[in-house]
Amino acid sequence: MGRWEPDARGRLAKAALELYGERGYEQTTVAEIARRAGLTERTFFRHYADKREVLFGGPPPSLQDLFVRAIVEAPPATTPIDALALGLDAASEMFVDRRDFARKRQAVITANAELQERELIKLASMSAALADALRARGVPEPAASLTAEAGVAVFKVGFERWVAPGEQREMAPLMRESLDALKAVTAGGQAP
Amino acid sequence: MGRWEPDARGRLAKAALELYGERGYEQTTVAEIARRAGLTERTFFRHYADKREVLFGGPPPSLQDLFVRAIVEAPPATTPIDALALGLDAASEMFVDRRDFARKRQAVITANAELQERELIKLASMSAALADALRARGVPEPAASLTAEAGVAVFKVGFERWVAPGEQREMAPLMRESLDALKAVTAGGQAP
DNA sequence: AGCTTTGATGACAGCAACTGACATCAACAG
DNA sequence: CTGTTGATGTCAGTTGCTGTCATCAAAGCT
Repeated sequence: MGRWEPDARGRLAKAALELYGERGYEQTTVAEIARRAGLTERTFFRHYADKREVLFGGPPPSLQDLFVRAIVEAPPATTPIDALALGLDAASEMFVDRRDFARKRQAVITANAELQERELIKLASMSAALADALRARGVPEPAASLTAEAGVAVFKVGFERWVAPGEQREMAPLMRESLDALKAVTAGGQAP
Repeated sequence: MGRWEPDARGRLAKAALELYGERGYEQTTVAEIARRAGLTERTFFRHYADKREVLFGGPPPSLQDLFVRAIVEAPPATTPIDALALGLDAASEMFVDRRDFARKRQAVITANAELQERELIKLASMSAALADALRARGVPEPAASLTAEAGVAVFKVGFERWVAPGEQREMAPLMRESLDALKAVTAGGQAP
């Protein structure tokens, strides 16, 4: 066997999620996480850029990758909003059988403002990537950015409904419903 | 005159904006800001919760207040999407004659990730407030949240266009155009 | 006037997040 | 067998941020 126990990164992530859950994010120091993982504080920062990243740096492929790829690979004739729907389907796939884990993680995140910031950054980055993918399909501005933002909005709302206590339905239909609700609402203006 | 120079808070904000612009956000220490304002570091943190807040804590009424108020006060028969349009108009008013300042501020913010996080939090808070206002109008979920998210998306895109270099048009028409573009895009799906 | 209270600031000590520089030593390549 | 590599340890330092107590002009009270 090696000089050190294997999977230092994974041990750090596990220790962090445990401690954040047990005592809260702010009440947990990086030194404690490292100690529980049998490592030093310095090593923590070699694997994760900061104290929050340990909750967000999962193994690839990322949600963003799946979402973007589905849009890039959509048939050329697909309208932007239908490409978005395909992306939402692809995103939903990666959460199948993960609702329990997602709920625990979300509980930690919603309990702390700093972690919510990190999540917002992730979504903003996703929006930028979606807009890029749409522009690559020939969608002009500002439609590309707006479609991307709308996609993130639908994902956010759909995800919230999916992790809500008691919710039983799968993610994909919830995403579809949310997208339809957005369509209905934006069509609701009085005609000029 | 008093024991101290007046308007400590304003002097700190001025010194911070200058230094962030001159040398960058991360390269500026709170001690330097305080020194330029003729105060101590400890006093900085009595006026602003953290190093970022100095860029975001303007005097009321806030953008969010105006936006929400317009939605709350819209005639009862107004559809959600039209209430949103009224809110965007109200928000646009507070930026009249402020484009130069907004551009400088935005340059500082877009140059630094931490500051962008803070801005995202502001927008998320706005989204929550808009959703509350819409629910108070009787809009059910998930339509309320989706309309609110759409409103923030339109504001983001419209604002970006408004501060873009060379842009001459006022904010209100840009917001209207962006809202119309979102409507067009969400109406673009193939009928089932 | 004399006394008390108040509120903004200073001074100082301390914690924890994060960084840079260098040392260590099993594993591996040759 | 030797030199290199790469993950980790060690240590010192900077900086954002907080708690605590002292200071002292201004404003109010008697």
